[in-house]
Amino acid sequence: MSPSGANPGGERALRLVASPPEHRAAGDGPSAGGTGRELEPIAGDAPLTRQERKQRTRAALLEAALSQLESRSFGAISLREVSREAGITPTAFYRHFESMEELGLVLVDESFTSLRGMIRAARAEVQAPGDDIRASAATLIRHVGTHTSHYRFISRERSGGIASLRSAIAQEIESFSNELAGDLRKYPVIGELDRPALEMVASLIVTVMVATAERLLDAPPDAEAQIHRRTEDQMRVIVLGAIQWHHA
Amino acid sequence: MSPSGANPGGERALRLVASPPEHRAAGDGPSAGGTGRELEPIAGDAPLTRQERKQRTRAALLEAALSQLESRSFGAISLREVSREAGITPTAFYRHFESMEELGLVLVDESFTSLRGMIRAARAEVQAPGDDIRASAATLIRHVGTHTSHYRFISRERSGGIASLRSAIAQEIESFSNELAGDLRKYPVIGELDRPALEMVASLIVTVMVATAERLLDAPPDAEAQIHRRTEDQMRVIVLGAIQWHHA
DNA sequence: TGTACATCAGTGAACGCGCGTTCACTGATGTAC
DNA sequence: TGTACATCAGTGAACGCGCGTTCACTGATGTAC
Repeated sequence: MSPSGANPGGERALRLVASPPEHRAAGDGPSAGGTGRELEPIAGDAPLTRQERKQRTRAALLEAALSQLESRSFGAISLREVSREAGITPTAFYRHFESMEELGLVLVDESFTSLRGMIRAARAEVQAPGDDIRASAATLIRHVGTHTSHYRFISRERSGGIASLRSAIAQEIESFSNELAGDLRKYPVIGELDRPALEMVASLIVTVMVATAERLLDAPPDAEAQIHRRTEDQMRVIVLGAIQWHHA
Repeated sequence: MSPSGANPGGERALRLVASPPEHRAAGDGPSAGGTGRELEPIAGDAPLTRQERKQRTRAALLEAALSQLESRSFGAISLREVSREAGITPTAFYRHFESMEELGLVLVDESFTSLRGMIRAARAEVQAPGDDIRASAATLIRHVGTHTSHYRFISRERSGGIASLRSAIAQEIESFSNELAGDLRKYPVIGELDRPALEMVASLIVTVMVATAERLLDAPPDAEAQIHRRTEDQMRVIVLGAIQWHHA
């Protein structure tokens, strides 16, 4: 950091300038095609600012991590491989995140921000009173389809090996469940349940939603319709049960 | 393998016989206390046969893997560390398993054999008609308490990074769910549902059981009573809903 | 608009480490006679 | 019961590899004047 500091290896550092660097071994440096991210402007646009470039690299790192989560858990992916896929050297990773764990926490945040957007969409899709279950199930299933890698990440790390991710995810899910409990207030019979009962029912619905998302991630595409139907039916069973619960 | 084969390093192999081997660096070799497994007879018993010793080492490897799964996912634990904790060299690992993956599949099998034992116990605990839900919840929660590491393993790898484990677990859970669908036949109103409906309800119950087990694994001990209560309530909601479903 | 300086995203070499796997081996246990 | 040989669980050295992290650096972008 200090320019006046000792430099014991300074001359040596220049020796191998021409040797092929590790992260370009397969010709996949930035803007070289292959699996690397494309960081250049798309069609002769104005040159990007430093800030914009940095943001793109950061996004490429997050995307690279998600793509590696297709086949491994977060605890098994490496900083070097993520950097390589994003098209930077491992050293540059630290310009964006302090550690892989910090990157993971950003992914949790991104995922749930997107999920909250989905909830708003679900509310908008309700076309008539009583249409809520149909609309919720359809929206959830569509959202998993369009945000597969985020859902895979959450599914993997919800019970995964990294405590900080696990607890961040658990907290997000719980707050989602509590919101849902509040929403249930608006419904005719169920809305009259006391708060603990509402929370119990909300957590049951969320459990089904999580299970549905996880099922979709591993299922072949032609199983989607069956999963969709079953999810709707299970939600209806819960609602019927909750109504009886109130009468009990 | 062939005794007549070349032996280019044969003399060298004896050179360092007295140097401290890696896996005993902290004095934790077999029968040296510490975190190593105890492989010796407990109180001057008859000497063990070769087969018995081998079985003990194998069990120590499985137990070591489970213990490492407390803090990481299966994809992140290493053959060397498991061997070290079991008190053998990494080389000897291969006398017991072809790979870590094979060891993982044995753990899946072990876990579900134990789970099937639990189901039998649950049936035995039903003390009166209508007591089923209470008995099931109590048995499940007790079993998670006494087989924590197996449940943690299943919870982690159910959505984890290793495809073969994931699909082995999914298969076991599905067959459990199908059995439960059959069992539901015996119940008064619900038993009259058609097979697809029974499967839908069974899968909902299993989803709640899985969620309960996973909740127990991460929760502080004083949250157990609350989880227990909620699990019972959620199962009752499902049963009430399923009865209404039949009437619809 | 031009120039001098500051900033900072990304580089490339180097390090020590733990990994999975191979190999030839040892020596206690087991077996055949 | 004693002896010679076979079996095989476990050993220890060695290998090449990818890892996370450090360091001094480069050179394009940004800013002050």
